[in-house]
Amino acid sequence: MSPRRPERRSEEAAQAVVQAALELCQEVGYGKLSIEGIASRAGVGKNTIYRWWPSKGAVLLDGLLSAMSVDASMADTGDIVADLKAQMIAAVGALGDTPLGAQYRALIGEAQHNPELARALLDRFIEPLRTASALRIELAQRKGQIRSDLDSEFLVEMLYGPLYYRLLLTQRVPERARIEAIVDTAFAGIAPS
Amino acid sequence: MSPRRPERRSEEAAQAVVQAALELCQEVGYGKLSIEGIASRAGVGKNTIYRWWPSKGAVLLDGLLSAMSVDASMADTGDIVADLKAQMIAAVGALGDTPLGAQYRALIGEAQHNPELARALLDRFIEPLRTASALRIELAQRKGQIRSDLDSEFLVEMLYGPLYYRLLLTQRVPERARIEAIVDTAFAGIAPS
Amino acid sequence: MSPRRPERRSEEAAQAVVQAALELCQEVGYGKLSIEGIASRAGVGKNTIYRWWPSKGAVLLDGLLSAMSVDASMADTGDIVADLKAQMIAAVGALGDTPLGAQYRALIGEAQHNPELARALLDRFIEPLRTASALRIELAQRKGQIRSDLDSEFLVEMLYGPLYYRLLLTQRVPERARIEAIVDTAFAGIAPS
Amino acid sequence: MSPRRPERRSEEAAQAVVQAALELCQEVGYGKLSIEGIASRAGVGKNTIYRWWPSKGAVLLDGLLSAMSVDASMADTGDIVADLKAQMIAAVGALGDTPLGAQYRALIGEAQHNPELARALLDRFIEPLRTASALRIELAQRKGQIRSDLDSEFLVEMLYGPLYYRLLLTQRVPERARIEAIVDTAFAGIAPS
DNA sequence: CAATAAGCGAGACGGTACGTCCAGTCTTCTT
DNA sequence: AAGAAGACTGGACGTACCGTCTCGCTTATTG
Repeated sequence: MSPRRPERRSEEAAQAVVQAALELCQEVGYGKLSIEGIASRAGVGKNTIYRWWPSKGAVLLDGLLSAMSVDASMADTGDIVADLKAQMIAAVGALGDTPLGAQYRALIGEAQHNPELARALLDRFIEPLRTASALRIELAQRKGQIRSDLDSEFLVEMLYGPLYYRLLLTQRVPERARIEAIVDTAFAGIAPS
Repeated sequence: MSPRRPERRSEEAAQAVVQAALELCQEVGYGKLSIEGIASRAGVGKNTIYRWWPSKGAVLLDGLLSAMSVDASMADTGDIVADLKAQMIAAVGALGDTPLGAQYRALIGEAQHNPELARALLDRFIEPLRTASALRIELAQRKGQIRSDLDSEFLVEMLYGPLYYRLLLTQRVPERARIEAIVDTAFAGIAPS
Repeated sequence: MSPRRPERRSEEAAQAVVQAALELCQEVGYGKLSIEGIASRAGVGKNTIYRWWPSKGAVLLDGLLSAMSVDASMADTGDIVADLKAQMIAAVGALGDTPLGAQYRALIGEAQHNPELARALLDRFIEPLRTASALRIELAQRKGQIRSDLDSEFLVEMLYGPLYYRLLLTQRVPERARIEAIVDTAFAGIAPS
Repeated sequence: MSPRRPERRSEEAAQAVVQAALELCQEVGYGKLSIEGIASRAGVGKNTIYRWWPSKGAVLLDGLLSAMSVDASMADTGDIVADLKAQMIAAVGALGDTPLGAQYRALIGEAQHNPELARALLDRFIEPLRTASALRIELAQRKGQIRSDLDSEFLVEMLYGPLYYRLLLTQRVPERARIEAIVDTAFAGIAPS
């Protein structure tokens, strides 16, 4: 009845592949990362990679997920502004100027012309983060800390957009003060007082 | 003394290359775009491409620039909110759901792991747009239409960030109403009134 | 002490393998014949093949033997010339322009660089035929129908050599008249009368 | 007008390929000979091989031809029997128990299921030898040294057939005396005197 | 006004990696 | 306890491009 995808037999092979991909990507960069290289580094046949992943990007996405052990939940201290700042600072700390960050950016880049990868990236990484933030925002809206006439997803984009602009377009990492300014400005608005 | 970059002899060859790159990219997608393919389509020797461009991305960037005939200037009707909305709507119209938009996104993507291309893209495309917007914003600040305690570049990021978030992360194109909401919300702030 | 070759448990599996090999070889040709293909066609695990045969050639040799149900005995009508002609015509009929012939030729070909297969082919197919012919020839020698100063194996080679020359080098099949000419000429000699 | 096959640019590459193929074939055997191996040994890209040869067999055929610098002409001392014996002994000396002989046999073997190679082998190696022998035989026929009621090609097969039988089927090399016996017997016939 | 250099098309070259197929071994589950 | 199923490492396949390199040919100064 079910498609009967066979069980992944060799879990250690899978881990070796993902690990090798992460290492190699840091050593030679995403552009020169090759499935042959991953296979050889992992001591694995190429087929084993092709059996379980559709592209090198997919392997790297698995690597990203395992390395991040992504904590989608967002703190709730009662202070939405502080919570947002903390979350954004943490995110930039993890995915900013780090090897992992470079891989994340490369994945977003590859996704621009690889719809399959785009889907996977969205479903398994970006959406969970979006949702976590959106939920926290909705809570704040119910508490009257944020305008409640705005869609929570829209608010996520308003807040995180400036972060990604920096990350992807100028490839510089916003420092702490700038992140705090983003949140403060988003709350206060840019119209003259 | 100087590297003696020779004059570009064959202007028509250059145009054929750029044109072929644009066409091919639309036909087969950025991922399958190859310099061999461009050369063959353009009826040009591979060397002619390597002589003038460092990578396929650079060719495509030239194509993007020529196709956009980028108008960096930003209208000034006196109403900064209207001008920003108009500019953003126009930008999304040109670079959103169009073939050119796909190429632009692919270039941003490639730039994530190709510093040389990142530099060129920034200098020749993104910065001019940023600057144009920044100048218009500074004018508005001087007129008291925008808070003047904020850096204009920062303001650009606050306004355009949400646009790029949609474009690059969810790969959906913000429709007109959403763009207007972005500007309005940026001005008004998201704090409860 | 002995290698303990286990009993062949599944006789039907063995037959399915051999049958599948024959069919596949006719369909895709010896060069593209693979053990994987045979196993899958036969509905058999690859191991089952590796357990009983050392190479795809060995499987095919079994197929050849079973398909020929090789009749090593040679008719004895009393007329050695007629008997030789009949035997050679029959052989060419079976192994000449037929699917089975193509497989036989492929096996001889493979044997040129596969000593193990060469040995098996010789022992189980070629030698029995040689011996049958040699025995019939010795009988004829005793009856005074053939020179008795020549070794019977040598005579087999003199008679069958021209047949195989055609078969293996020019890959054309000698027709009936030519076969008869071979025998007649071998008897009469090529010296001018 | 003509198909314009481009001139072979790098003659040294071609020679390196053929040389590497000969060496490797002797070292690892025809069965384990691979185009990758040849390319790597020759210090050549795989494409360079695929550009000029359709299969590893074709490379080896070139090697065989160059190593043999095939002398198709056949001596004419006036004594056809002696000439035939000399030619056959020489042929067996070159292609019998030698590395080159193993390659020749492997090529004949491969040709059994590779029609393209079969054609090339026939045209460039076997036919020239056949023709040389046939011409010499026709001369002898005109001199009355051989029955003239028989086709010269047929005679070639009668004489060389027993040689190839040994070579290809039993993979033993006929020694000098046996070769002489073949010729003598072919002339005298096997009918009792 | 030759000659002489440069750019040009074409495409061969040594390479790297692709994605596929198969070899031969090993493991798991079924009968 | 043998067999089917098929995952595993590994090697080679034949293809596509990479970026470099000759080739002749055309063109455009420049001695």
